[in-house]
Amino acid sequence: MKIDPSSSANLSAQIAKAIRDSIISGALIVDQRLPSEAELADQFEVSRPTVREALKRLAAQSLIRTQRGATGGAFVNKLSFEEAYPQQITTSTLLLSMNAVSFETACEARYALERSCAPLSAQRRSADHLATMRAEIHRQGQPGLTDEAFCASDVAFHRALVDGAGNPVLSYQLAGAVEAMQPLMNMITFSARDRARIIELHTQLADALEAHDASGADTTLAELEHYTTNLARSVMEKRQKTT
Amino acid sequence: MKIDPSSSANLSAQIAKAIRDSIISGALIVDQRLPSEAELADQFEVSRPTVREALKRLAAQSLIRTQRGATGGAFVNKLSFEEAYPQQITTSTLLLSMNAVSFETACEARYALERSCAPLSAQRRSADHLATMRAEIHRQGQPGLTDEAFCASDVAFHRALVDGAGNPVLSYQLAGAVEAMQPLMNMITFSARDRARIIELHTQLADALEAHDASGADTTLAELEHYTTNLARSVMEKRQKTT
DNA sequence: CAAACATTAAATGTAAGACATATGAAAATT
DNA sequence: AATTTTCATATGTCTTACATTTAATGTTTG
Repeated sequence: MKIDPSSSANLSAQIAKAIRDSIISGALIVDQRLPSEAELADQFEVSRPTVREALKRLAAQSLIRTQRGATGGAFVNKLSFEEAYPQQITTSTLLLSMNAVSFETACEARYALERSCAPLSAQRRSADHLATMRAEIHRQGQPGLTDEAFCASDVAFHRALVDGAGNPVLSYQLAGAVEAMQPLMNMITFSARDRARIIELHTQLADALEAHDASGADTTLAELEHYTTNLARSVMEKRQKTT
Repeated sequence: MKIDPSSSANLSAQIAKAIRDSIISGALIVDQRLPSEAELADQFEVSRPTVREALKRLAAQSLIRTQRGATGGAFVNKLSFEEAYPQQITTSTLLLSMNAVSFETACEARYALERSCAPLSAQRRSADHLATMRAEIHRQGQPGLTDEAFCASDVAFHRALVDGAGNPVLSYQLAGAVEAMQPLMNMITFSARDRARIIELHTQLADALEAHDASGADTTLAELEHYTTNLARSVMEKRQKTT
């Protein structure tokens, strides 16, 4: 069924790949139980620890789940959007921090993607999404809010906007782009005037979505992008002067 | 440094999480060597196989790489966009196939995202990107091309469009959306007339990008989405009739 | 007879020790 | 001085063993 070319090295990686390919190709279907570790060890002619290492690799990608006990074993996991979010966010975050992606580049990507959701969100947003956005706007206006909390609320606001499009695939893709920006955003200090302006734009955005006004939402998002980029630039410049 | 609450179970998952968090927080930086497996086993007070399972989990996410030999060990890996692509594509593909995402939903997401790249691509596309697109258009016109090869060329064409935006973050996000569509697209049979129309739109798209015409590219993409969706719908209906 | 309890078997989770193998660095040889 | 050999150290793998979880089975008891 799934053979293993007796090539060079890294048996556990090879075994993991063989099983992963079987899942992707559909040979192994959701909730199907894999053979026990001992059986897999026999099948691939390796030891049980090696099989276990392979299974852990797959578990790390949420491709399988394991259960202990009599009827336990490894089962093909139904990969849900909820499960995939954290991985997507972790990967995106590390990609940005490890590759020295500039704030401009990340910001441009984020707003480009978000603007692609705006027309759909203007059309389909539910009252729930609007309520979440209004609630976050309200929170952003609270006095004594830390910069980090302000950023977190900003993320929640924008995720509600994206979710309003009612397309899980879009929400999944956007989660990475929006959340991965947070560490970069956290480097910014938001003055009271900055916050007021951002809240103003957020309100404008929520109003546009409430009125099913796609082009208004798009325009506001463009302004928001412009404002955020300039804000980051001025913060960077100021920081460079002091050092 | 990285402690392990002596809670319930799944030691290897806990250890993996501890190390992963250290990488995300920046306590472990790129190319830094982790302690040897034996040292980690001492540190966490577990056995070496357990440590190894944890390391394999991290290796599966490309967070570390291992080297054998005297100066070997586990090193924090610099996660590159190139490395992240395949994982992103695998996850996106499985998400679509396991969650019964409709063709319409996937298609809508894909084109929404792609349209967000169009203005940037119209502005920045290099001669190289244009050449790739023209080459793929030419391939799509070859007689005797299988449906699968046509789809593969379609993917290559659209990836060139996306890459033309010159934003690696966008390219990364889009790779998942575009490539994950391929299994769905492969279910479609493209008649000669369909192909001709698609090639026509592709040409129009390349022309618009060459002329730095953002709105023209956007309009064409909208038409392409419309055409693809309708095509899929009619294929599905025809298939339902015969059964 | 039925419900509560104890037993058992099968599976994963963990541990310990051993050997194989790769690889760079130091030591020995030419 | 250049080359070869040796060696220490690390991961890769195997073997065996025991712990733990869990459901099914068997047993006892009201």
